[in-house]
Amino acid sequence: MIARSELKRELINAGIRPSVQRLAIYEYVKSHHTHPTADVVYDALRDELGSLSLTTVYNTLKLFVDAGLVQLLTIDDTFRCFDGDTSCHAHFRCDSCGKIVDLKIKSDFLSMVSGLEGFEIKEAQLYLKGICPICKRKN
Amino acid sequence: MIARSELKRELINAGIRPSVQRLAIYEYVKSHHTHPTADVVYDALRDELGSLSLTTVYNTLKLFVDAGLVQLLTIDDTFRCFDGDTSCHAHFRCDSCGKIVDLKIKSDFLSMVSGLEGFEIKEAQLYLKGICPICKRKN
DNA sequence: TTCATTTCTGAAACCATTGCAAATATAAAA
DNA sequence: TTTTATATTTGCAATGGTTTCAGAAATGAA
Repeated sequence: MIARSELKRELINAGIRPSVQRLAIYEYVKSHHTHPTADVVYDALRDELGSLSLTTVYNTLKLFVDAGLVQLLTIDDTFRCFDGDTSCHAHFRCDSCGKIVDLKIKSDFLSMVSGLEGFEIKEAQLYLKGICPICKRKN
Repeated sequence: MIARSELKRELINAGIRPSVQRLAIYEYVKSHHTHPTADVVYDALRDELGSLSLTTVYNTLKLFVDAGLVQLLTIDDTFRCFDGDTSCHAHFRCDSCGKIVDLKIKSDFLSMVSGLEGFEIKEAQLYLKGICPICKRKN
């Protein structure tokens, strides 16, 4: 759990004015590592904030992604979800239960890719899909 | 270029009846390595086939993906595109020109991921984004 | 041929996401 | 403090790629 004052500072450092809504949304994605969709964040915060618009959630998360504070995941092709953890890691999506899990990955994994000369890499996403251990045991 | 008869056999082996439309769509994605969207395939084949529905293209591509004959790429979160090459390779998307490029990758790159015990991996996608050599030279 | 099954089609529905313009809040200036 | 300008939020409507639907056509089996 990160202190609100620290989160506030991060937003300001990124040039983002820390409004009540923005700070609440930022705190949510930084403290919940559940890869929520915009809709999940909206449902979780609308009571706490009294009033909140789904549009604001979409706009704010996009703002965070553009600023590099949050990752956008497109591992599921039917919706977008967000990850407050911007460190280097892979994602696994279970075909059975839909859960998205973080996986550790060696920081130099790009050495496995050849033909990158002349390319400027800004972002790398490794998506794995299959059956998670829990669902596998059930079958 | 693969012979039609060979493509036909592949469809039958996968349990898919090779209708005129399916064979044409399959031939297109197997011979064009341009990562087309359903719409691009539709535009390319509607003249050749006389009549063709966009719905048929969507249904057919989904059928191929489910059968493992074609890959679905979600590297661009605003649309889906397809890749007839199902061998192990990575994809790069240029932020500037939008082009999607194939990149070679070592077949054992999953060894870079830890904590996979108990997981059954059915699919792996490595997406890289940034600026391609051509766009970089222009700036 | 006849019947059952599969496939194809266009139109309509779906739904996550975005655009818009008004309302509100915040900061700066007077 | 009050005024003014700017930034942010809001609700609703619209967008657009994708999926669904029911009927029509084609295919295969008997």
